[in-house]
Amino acid sequence: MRPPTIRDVADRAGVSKSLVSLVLRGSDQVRPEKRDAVLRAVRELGYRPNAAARSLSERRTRTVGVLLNDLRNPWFVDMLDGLNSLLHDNGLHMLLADARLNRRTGQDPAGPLLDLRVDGLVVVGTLPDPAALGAVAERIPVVVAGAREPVPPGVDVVANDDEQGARLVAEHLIGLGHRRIAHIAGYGAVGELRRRSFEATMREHGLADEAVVEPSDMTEEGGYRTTVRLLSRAERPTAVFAVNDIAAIGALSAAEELGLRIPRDLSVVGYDNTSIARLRHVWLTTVDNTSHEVGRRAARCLLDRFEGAAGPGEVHLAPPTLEIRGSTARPLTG
Amino acid sequence: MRPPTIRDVADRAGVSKSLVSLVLRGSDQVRPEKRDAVLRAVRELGYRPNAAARSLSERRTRTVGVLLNDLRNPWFVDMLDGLNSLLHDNGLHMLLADARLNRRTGQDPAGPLLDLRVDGLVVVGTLPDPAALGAVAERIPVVVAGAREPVPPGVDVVANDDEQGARLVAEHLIGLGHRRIAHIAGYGAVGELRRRSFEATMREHGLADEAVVEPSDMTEEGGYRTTVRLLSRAERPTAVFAVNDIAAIGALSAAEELGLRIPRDLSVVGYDNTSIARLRHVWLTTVDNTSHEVGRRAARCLLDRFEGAAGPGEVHLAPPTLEIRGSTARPLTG
DNA sequence: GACAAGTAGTGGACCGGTCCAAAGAAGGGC
DNA sequence: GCCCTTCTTTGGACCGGTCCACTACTTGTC
Repeated sequence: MRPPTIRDVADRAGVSKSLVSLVLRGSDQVRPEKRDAVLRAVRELGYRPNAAARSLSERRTRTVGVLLNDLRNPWFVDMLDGLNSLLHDNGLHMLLADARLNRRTGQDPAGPLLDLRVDGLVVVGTLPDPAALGAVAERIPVVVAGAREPVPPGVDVVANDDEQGARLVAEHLIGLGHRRIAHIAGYGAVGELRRRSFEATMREHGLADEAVVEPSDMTEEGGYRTTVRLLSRAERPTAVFAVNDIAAIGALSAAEELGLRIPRDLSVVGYDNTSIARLRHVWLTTVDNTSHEVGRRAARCLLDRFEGAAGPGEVHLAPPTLEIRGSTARPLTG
Repeated sequence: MRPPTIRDVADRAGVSKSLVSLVLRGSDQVRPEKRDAVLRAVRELGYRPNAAARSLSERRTRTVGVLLNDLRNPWFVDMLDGLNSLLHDNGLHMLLADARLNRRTGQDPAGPLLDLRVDGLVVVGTLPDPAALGAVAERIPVVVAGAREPVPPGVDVVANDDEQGARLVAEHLIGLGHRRIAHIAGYGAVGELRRRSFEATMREHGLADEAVVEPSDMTEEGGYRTTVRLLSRAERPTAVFAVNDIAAIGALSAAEELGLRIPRDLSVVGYDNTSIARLRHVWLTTVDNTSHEVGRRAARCLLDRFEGAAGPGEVHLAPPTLEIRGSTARPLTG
């Protein structure tokens, strides 16, 4: 009662297994009647090729591994969608692995993917061990999506343009008439890029002295606490730009708790355009990091490398867009 | 420059590949010096066993496939965590596939998993084609997690006890003093179970006539519209029990828009205890469906079946708990 | 010292595919 | 009718592991 093999199909169709293989791989060197006999046998037996046997023989798996550092990050899903659409069109499959789930073992989270001999690897978000990644990159194409940290040589990077995103936010708020604008900053390369670009844009508009930057841990709780701190300053800001949506949600609660109305008394902007920002209960102005497009470009990178494209790793930045919703407005004058 | 094989290791260590295989699988029938020689060669070459070759020969993959219908559902992640913890302890791996991502092709979403010859299958949420699932279940153990629809014979079901969850909510609200309680109902088996149990509990407390049930599509927008309808009735309910957190969020916006304060003027309860309900900006009283536990039990089911447990499919229900937060309170008297 | 009972290590069949070299069949030209 | 091409089809080596049957070497026993 084991799954049928290619030999079972061959016997049933009265041909050799080589011919079955030819038919299944779409050769046009097969007489129609034989082809039909094979296809009928396949159907009748419910035959499915064994992927292990195939990849062992072909020495490729037509599969790319995707290493996520935390499935909870909502923007991953759009990214995966973009990634998958392009891969799928090229006959490739995706294999997902969650680094967080496997972390407890202390092993290389990409280990299982490598054992499966994926043809390429997409690392989403913060990378695990950079040294290990460099070793992997010597064997198969590796793309880092959504992180801006330095990567080992030969590794491509695809992300949204954080500097442009932060600039869009600052200019939006300045354009609305805000002058004293606070930034709830984050950590890591992404946090730094957004903060620097925010500061640079404020400076360009002669508002260097009006820019207030407070660090946070990029969580809701952190956004809350930072905002409480910001709003209890003598010169209260009229707008807050949070490093991400989650921290922005914390900012909303803090403002609410202090009796401020959004956006009348305080404008709040997030980053990432997560599904939470889209809730009408939240309706947060935020930066869309075009994660779908990031996914597509990551796939493009891999496909190019499969085609033999050599060269050092490149950094591809997708332009983000500003999603204006209900949490920003002109400041109260006076 | 291809990855080293077991033969490369054997040559380097000066032994046969059979011995390398023995060492790697932890046999104690090997002399220590040979074992060390093999392990050293493995380390020096950076050898990793080829999973395809191994599973082809062993005729098992030590891998279970997980078919998700939408990665965006936040409760999946906790479920996966519970699932993975138990599987991992038993030397099994998880392979994730998103039915929604592969749906465009119109093929069986479990196809790639079957080609990879997973040893077992976990279907999370709404099942795809029940007939196809039945065919799969004849070959490998199949568990449905988080859905309550009827399943083909031989398939196990693990879910939270929706009837008990709805009862907890109704009793909590009744205990607070609410009498006129509305339910934003959902569809499918889960929606029906929750609604029926809500109605039954109301009846048991002599409140059959105070129970108001309105259907919804289980989205935020649906929850919003349904709540607007509910709150514009002559006899306005003092509490709303939504079929899930998302619809509850919609209810919150509707109440807010109509100038009602939560929980002073209206109590709202959700279901699922998603991360959104935990946001302090939302702080929703909700039912925790113990998805981590559901995942663990699903893994337990599979492991038992691997051990050879026969018998028809069983339904395992995990007891949910009520997570009381800030969206429920005693009703205003008078 | 012969024989039994381990212990340690090896060769090779096998898993289920792909693909190449070569065989067989069919058609064309003379 | 024969030889040459071209089109179909086939057997079998191979991918990288596992595992069984078997050999070679110890050790123990009487």
